[in-house]
Amino acid sequence: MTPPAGDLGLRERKKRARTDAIVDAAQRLVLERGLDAVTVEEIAEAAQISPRTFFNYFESKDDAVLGQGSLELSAEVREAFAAGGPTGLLKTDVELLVRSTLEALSGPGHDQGERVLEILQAHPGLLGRHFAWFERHKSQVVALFERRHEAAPLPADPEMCAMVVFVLARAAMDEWGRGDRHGDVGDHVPHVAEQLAAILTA
Amino acid sequence: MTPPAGDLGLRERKKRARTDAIVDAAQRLVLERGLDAVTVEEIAEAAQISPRTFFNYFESKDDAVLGQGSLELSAEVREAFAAGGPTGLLKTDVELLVRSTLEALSGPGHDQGERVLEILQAHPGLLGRHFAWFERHKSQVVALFERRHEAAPLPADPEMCAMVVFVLARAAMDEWGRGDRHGDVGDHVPHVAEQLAAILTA
DNA sequence: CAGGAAATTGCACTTGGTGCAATATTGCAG
DNA sequence: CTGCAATATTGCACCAAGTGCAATTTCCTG
Repeated sequence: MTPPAGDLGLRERKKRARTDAIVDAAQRLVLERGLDAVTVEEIAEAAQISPRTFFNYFESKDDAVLGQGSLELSAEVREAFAAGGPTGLLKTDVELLVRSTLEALSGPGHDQGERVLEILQAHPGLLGRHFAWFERHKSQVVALFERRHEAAPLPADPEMCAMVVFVLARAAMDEWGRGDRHGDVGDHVPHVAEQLAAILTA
Repeated sequence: MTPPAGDLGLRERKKRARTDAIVDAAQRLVLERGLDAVTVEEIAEAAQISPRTFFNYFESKDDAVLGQGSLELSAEVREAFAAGGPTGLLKTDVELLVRSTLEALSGPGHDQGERVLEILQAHPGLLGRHFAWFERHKSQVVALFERRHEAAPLPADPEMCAMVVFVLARAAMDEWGRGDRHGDVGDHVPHVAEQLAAILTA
């Protein structure tokens, strides 16, 4: 009945390959020529599919460029956080959650998450879509905080907490982008968290 | 040379009237039928202009619906803030700045800023544009903080500060929307500021 | 009122995106 | 291996957003 969990059918494998091909083509072309100078038709051609099929995989050109499939935080990360962990200190745990989010955002298996950051830097307009993506996945993060609330009461609304996660992610990206862009984006999280706190308590 | 500052020429008055008419028509229609069921053509017709002229006033349909012309903080507010005021306490001053932003966002003279909130509630997708709008005006807010930094050193990056302004505005809107929607949106600012601080210092 | 600046408009065109029906591909049972 | 059902791809027609350009109209000013 259920196919051997380890090895997916040909169908599924092709689907993933295509998705990857689309994202890869989209990002490559946009980095080369700029967002507006690339059409869906060209991306589709580069990914060896018809333009119509492109829209079977992504809702919009922007989504493809950002490689925004879904927010896939690993089960471990989610469970640990919901249970009140990993450290038990809200601030610290939130920072860790943000790091995980940033990694997930860079793409599941891809190692070139930096491309997304680079594109975002060059096309601030895409941030709109990026926010929309967040909006779409906000409920997941909110749910996470709601569950954690059972384990250990939160000092703020779950919605607010989710927003903080997002803001820290965005701020870390910004700072990484403003700086020399060396190292991991996630390493900026503690610093931006400090800064935000400083403003609100000054 | 410069026309009498008090009374603007017919040209300017018409311009404003048209802008208002467009926003009004756009919001009214969208509230009635939903965002996707309203075309620019219809908005233009309702506002008594040609579709082409519509795009002389707004860059996009979404902008018109949100009434997003420009962020017009009054000169007094800006100057006071840049000079290190009005209270001298960063946290308090930021909260006041957020209130002003929320008012500006609701439209200069219009009293129906609530319509925007209502529309945002019904069409979360528009939040993307809303963020884009913020992105466009971020530099203004950043500049404000940079100037203030001269008067009194800030505990954080100007970019980060600007982000806080935006986040607080958004959070206040959210909370207002989640609640009974009575009273002024700005009244929620202190509370959300508290919550954010609580999360980051827990 | 004449003439120039600025705004409005029509028109043609590109692109993003969707619905639908035909076709091809894959999975699977016998 | 074969045929059948499920699923995916594609072509095609179509709508709506948005832009560039040139013609025309409206406003302002001397």
